[in-house]
Amino acid sequence: VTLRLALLAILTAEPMTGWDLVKYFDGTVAFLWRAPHSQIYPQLRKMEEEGLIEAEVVPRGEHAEKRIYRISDLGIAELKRWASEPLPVRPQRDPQRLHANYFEWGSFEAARVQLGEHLDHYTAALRDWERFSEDLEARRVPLLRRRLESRPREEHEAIVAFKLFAFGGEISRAKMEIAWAKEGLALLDRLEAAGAKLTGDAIALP
Amino acid sequence: VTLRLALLAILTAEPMTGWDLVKYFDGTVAFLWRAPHSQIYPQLRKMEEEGLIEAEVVPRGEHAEKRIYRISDLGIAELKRWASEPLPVRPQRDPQRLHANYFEWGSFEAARVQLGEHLDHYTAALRDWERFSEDLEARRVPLLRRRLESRPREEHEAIVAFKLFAFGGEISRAKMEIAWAKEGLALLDRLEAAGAKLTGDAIALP
DNA sequence: GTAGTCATGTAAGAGGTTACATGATTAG
DNA sequence: CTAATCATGTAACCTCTTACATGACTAC
Repeated sequence: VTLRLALLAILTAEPMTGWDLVKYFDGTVAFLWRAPHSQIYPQLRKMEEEGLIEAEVVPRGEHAEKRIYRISDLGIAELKRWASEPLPVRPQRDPQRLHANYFEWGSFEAARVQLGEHLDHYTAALRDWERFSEDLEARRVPLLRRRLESRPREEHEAIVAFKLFAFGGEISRAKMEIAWAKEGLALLDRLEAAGAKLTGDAIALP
Repeated sequence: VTLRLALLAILTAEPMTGWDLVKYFDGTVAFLWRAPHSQIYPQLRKMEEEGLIEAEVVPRGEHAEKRIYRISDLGIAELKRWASEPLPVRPQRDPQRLHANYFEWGSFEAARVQLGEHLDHYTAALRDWERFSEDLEARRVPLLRRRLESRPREEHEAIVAFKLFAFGGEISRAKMEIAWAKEGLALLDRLEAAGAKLTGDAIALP
């Protein structure tokens, strides 16, 4: 149910094609939600059938066509309904944490590689998120600008603040994961120096 | 692929029935991974077919039977392979963050309810995780005790340390989410006091 | 007897990943 | 002419959620 809401929310800024939406889900929006085109195109068709969005078929060159989607009143109502209803907090599954829980079945080296990648991933993510947050704050993000243009000025502050708040959560998350990975690497050094043995090292792999 | 590994890992402590595994995934293991019985029973059958586990059919009373699963050598090899290979870090999807990103489509009240639930959820989770971490550290957890009994003493420190490390990550996560929710509640107060308007408030719901 | 626990399934459907597939348009 | 970009799909497969379904055993 979340993908459709993200699609509706983006379409509130301006009408666009599936391709444009795919790009957003591969670019800026990807910081919060990502989806491949194989998920987006069928979803758009479904939402069109349900009347949440309306497509305008426009010729593209001489032989091709494209469909420009616009959010309908029903779509706006749906978006508001979703925003007004509490979203149940579901416990998250985290494969990385489970992996760490069972590091003893691997080797110190494997655990180090894993945590190294964890560190790299969140370090890069933190950089991207922080940069994007700055762009948001300076209102340099095209999608945001178009959204703001369509809304009265007294709404602007809240719109920007909520986005900064949401991204701030991801930034905190990234910082937390970086600290966790570093702590893990230190733990590995300590254990190895103390001569600890691992289950996975004890028996050779076939 | 992760559920099967969690199942294998639990079975390294001792052989048990699907029911026992269901209970673990509804109890202690649920802190890191949860799964309903409708997922566990078919998965066990599949793993049995693949030779990762072996079932012993045991009579239960006069008319009933139960299947006690034991991890096989192939299963142990699979568990080690998984622990040794780096697990790709996938970007997480977070519906809560996306929801917060679009708070302007709802009302201050709806956002407050949402963040209140977020706060409650992670406050409770933090309490549970911290309690469980203490139990782990004191080696009061039955499953851990049985695991340790089957392994030489020089492995014990690392086994316990990795589990504490993994749960420590979840504890950090919970603290971060608590701080985020509180920050959000403060933001809502500030915006409302400043007289900010929301898109969702502007137009009445049908 | 009855409530709680032990025990094991099936099925429909949503959501997500990866791969397969195609072709037009545009800028160099 | 050729590469990049624009544009739109389908299909197989896996995971997860929710609901439906059944029944034996045990302690009171």
